[in-house]
Amino acid sequence: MTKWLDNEEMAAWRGFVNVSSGVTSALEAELVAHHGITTGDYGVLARLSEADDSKMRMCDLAADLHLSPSGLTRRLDGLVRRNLVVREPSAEDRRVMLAVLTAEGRSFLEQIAPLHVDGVRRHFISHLSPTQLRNLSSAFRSIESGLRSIAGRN
Amino acid sequence: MTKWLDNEEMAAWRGFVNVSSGVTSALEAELVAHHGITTGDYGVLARLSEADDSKMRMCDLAADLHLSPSGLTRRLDGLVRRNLVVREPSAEDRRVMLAVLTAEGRSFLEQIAPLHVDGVRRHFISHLSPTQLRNLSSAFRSIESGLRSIAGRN
DNA sequence: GCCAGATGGTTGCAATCGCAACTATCCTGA
DNA sequence: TCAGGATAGTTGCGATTGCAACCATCTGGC
Repeated sequence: MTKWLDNEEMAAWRGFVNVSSGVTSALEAELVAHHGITTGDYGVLARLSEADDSKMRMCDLAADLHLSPSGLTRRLDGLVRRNLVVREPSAEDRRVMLAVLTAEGRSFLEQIAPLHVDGVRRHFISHLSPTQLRNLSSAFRSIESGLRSIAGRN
Repeated sequence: MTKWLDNEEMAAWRGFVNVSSGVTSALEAELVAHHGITTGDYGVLARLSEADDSKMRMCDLAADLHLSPSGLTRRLDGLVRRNLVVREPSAEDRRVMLAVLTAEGRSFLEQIAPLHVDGVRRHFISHLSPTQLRNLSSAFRSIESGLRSIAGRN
C-alpha cells in the first residue's frame, strides 16, 4: 500500500530535515551572538516594517508569523520592554491591539537586517544556481499550496 | 556591501521558511493525532532501529538528532516510561548509558512508520518531479557541507 | 600509580510555546 | 433592541528545551 522511500527520495527528505534545522539554528546563533536578538523577535520587527504605517493587528501578525496568540502576546512584551515596539489600541475596533514599530525599532532593524540577509545568502542562497533557485521556488509554491489545501490553517 | 535579496531569491527563501515549518508541523500533527507520538520521539525510535543491536550511546544519539544532552535525557525518560526504550549501562565505559529499543518499541515503530512515510510522500515528495528531487538533493548536500565547514557542530 | 583535563550523563533553572479558560467587544438575526 | 455566537487579546498551566553546574569515569603525561 504505502510505498517506502527510495534512495533518492530519502536523500532529499533527510537533506531537507537537516538543512531546515541547520540553517535556522545557524542564523539564530549569528543573530543572537552579534546583536542579541532572536529570529522570532527579528521576524516581528521585519514584518512590522513592511506594514502600512509600521503597525499591524495582533491577530494578523500572529497568523503571518505562524505564532499562537499567546505566543505573540509574550513575544511583544519583550519587544515593548526594549522600546522597539509599542502597543496601541485600535480606534476602529476596541478589541484590537495594534503592534507599532517605534523609530528606535526601525533603526535597530535597519542596522541588523544586512547581517541577516548576509547570513541567508551565505548559508542558503549562495549554494544554489539560478536554475536551482527557480526550481526551488516553484517546488515550494507547490508544497505550500498542498499544505494549505489539507490543513486550513498553520 | 551586502547585496539585498532579489525577488527570485526572496521567493525561494520565504518558501523555504514556510515549507520548513509547515511540513514539520503537519507531520507532527498527523503523528500525534493518529498515534500519540511526537516527531521527536519518533526520531529516537527510528534512529535506534537502524543501529547495531538497536542500541546507541546517549551522546551519539543526541548528536545525530541535533539534541542537547539534557534534552535527550528527558526525552528518553518518556520513552522508558512507555516501555519503548530501556537504559542499559555500557560494559566498556561506565560513564556511558546505552539507549536500547525494546521489542515493544520496535513493533510500535514498525506499526507507525508507514503513516510517517506516507505523510512525507504526501506533503513533500509528491510535489517534486524526479528532476527536482535530484536537484534538491544536491543543493541540500552543498548547503549541509557549508554548514559543517562554518560551525563545527550543530 | 596518580593527578589534571576531557568526556558522558543527569539535574536545577529559566525561557519559550501552545492549549484552555476568561474577559471584552463586535456582529448578525429576529 | 438585544441575545447568541464569533472574534481579539491576555493569563494560568503544563510541556519542552538549552545552559550551567555537578558528579562519575576515563585517558594521557609524568
